[in-house]
Amino acid sequence: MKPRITLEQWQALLAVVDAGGYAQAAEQLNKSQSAVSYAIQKMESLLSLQIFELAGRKAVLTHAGVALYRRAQALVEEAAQTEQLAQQLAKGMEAEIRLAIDTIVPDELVLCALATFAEEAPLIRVQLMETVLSGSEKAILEREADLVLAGVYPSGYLATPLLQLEFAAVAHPDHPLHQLSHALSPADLRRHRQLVVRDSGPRDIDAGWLKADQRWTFSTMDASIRAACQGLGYAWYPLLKIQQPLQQQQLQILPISQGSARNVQLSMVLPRGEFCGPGTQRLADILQQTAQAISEGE
Amino acid sequence: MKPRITLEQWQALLAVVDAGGYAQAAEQLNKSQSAVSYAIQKMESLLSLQIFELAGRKAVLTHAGVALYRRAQALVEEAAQTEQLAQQLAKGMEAEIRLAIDTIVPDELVLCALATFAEEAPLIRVQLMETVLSGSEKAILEREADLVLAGVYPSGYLATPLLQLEFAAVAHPDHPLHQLSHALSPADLRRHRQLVVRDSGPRDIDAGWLKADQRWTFSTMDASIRAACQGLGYAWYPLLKIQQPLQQQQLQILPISQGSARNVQLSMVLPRGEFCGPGTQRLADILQQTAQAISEGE
DNA sequence: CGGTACAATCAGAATTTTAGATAGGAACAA
DNA sequence: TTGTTCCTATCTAAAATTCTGATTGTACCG
Repeated sequence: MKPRITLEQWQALLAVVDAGGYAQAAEQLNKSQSAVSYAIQKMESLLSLQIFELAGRKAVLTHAGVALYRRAQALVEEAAQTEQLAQQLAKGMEAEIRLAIDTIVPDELVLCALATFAEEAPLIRVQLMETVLSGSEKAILEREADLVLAGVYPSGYLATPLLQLEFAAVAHPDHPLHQLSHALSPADLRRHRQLVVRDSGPRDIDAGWLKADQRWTFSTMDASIRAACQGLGYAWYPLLKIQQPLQQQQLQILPISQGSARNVQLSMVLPRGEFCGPGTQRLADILQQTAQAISEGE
Repeated sequence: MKPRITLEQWQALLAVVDAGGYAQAAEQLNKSQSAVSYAIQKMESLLSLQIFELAGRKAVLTHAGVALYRRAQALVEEAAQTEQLAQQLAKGMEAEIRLAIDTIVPDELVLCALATFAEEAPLIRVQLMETVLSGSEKAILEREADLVLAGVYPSGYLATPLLQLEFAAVAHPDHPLHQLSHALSPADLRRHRQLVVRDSGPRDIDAGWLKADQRWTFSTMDASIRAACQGLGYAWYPLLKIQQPLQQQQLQILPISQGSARNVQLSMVLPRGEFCGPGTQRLADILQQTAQAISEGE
């Protein structure tokens, strides 16, 4: 069915109710009183339904009118929002931002930043894709995302440093590696099962770093962490990603001989450089601020 | 902000996209091609935003146009729905149905019936209120509900029998009453704590039936059932309400000497008789059918 | 190079909406 | 009661908008 009632008519309905009468509504709408009267009457005749009735000399909503009023509110609101979106698009704002987030990135950073961004620009869709290692590079090189957060990135791109992510090797407290009394050497590690995250890029790339004899691969870091908590092996994780399991004693940091931590510089890359829209630019700013807040808060 | 784009203009946008061009859209809308062209142009100039661009001799959506198209779909859809609601209201359909449900009524009945009703009339709001004993009567007498499901009701009202609800006295299997080897007399019951549901009507009414020396009262039957499952006392419940605890051995039927079950006729009352709207009438029909299905399914 | 399908544009016509004036009814005060 | 005020309904002419039909200018197709 095609709507035959104009948005202006619905607006008139709202105005009459909110202003408390036809006359006041007319003023609010910068129309004459007869125009408002006409609009309502036309609506009523189109619907063959009485919306207002006269109680004394005031117009009050009928029972049906109340129901329609609520709907009309939502309808006009949505129309306004749509136009607002259009205004933003007209200013060059993007309709959608594609965000590629490497699995090492702490959720806290992304969620806080997106929450802030959503308040400023609720109309811009955000498309998240989780990537791993070379998957992030692919997102940059092939323009699959407008904004990429990752640890490694192809050279030649403008990258903004965000956070210094501390990595640590961890295992369940009952894991055999924790029973050894000395600091662990690479050889110790090699004798146990390592949990790694599968590269989301082309399959034959292996950015794999230590070569453990046994390794299990997971497609997401979260799955891998859950496995580690079950004691299924040891693994390297960014500390920010495993604060909860560490506190709950489900995981414990392994004492590695050459320093128990590795650092990775988490960077933000704008694959199209300065050609990105103002929305992407703004989101990038917010991400940077959020990252700073997080690193200062620790 | 007040919307300045007409619904018709949004519809034009949809039509052009869906039909695949201005000319075809014109046909679909029963307008001339120039009218469609005019509508789109006006919209574009109001928003100072290009929505279509010419690829060869075809009009295709710009990037921004795609985003607006999605919104426009939702918007027009909502407008159509609102008018549909108005149509129903015009036919005398109510905007809202108030339903008073006694706490003895099995959820199954209400939920199934409402599910069916919601499919037919998704635009009618349903307001549920849970009542107890004289609370149900009050809902009828004072027109607080359009439809009442209860076991007892004031005389003089049109009541439709729905279900025969079987009541049984139950207690946790470990309850002392289950340890007695003989059939239970009223005197046996009186020596133990009874769990009852508080009357939701005026406080001084006591439709209380057996007089147990000790009794705990609950404001909802669900709370009472949970208490009984904990072994806090015995109580009378409709069997349909406690099938789950019975199966899980949390409750067990007490062997009462004069028959272990009582029956209550669950009835449906239309407080305003035939003056109710078609929606209420329809819901009543559905409830009746659902009740029949339930009683046959057992 | 026609022929055709499509969108932009224009002028006048048709339709819709508006303002302003007026009338009638209800509230209110004296 | 009466007069006054406030409000909505209705009417007419004017204003604004939207529509049609014809025309033009392109791009595609053979």
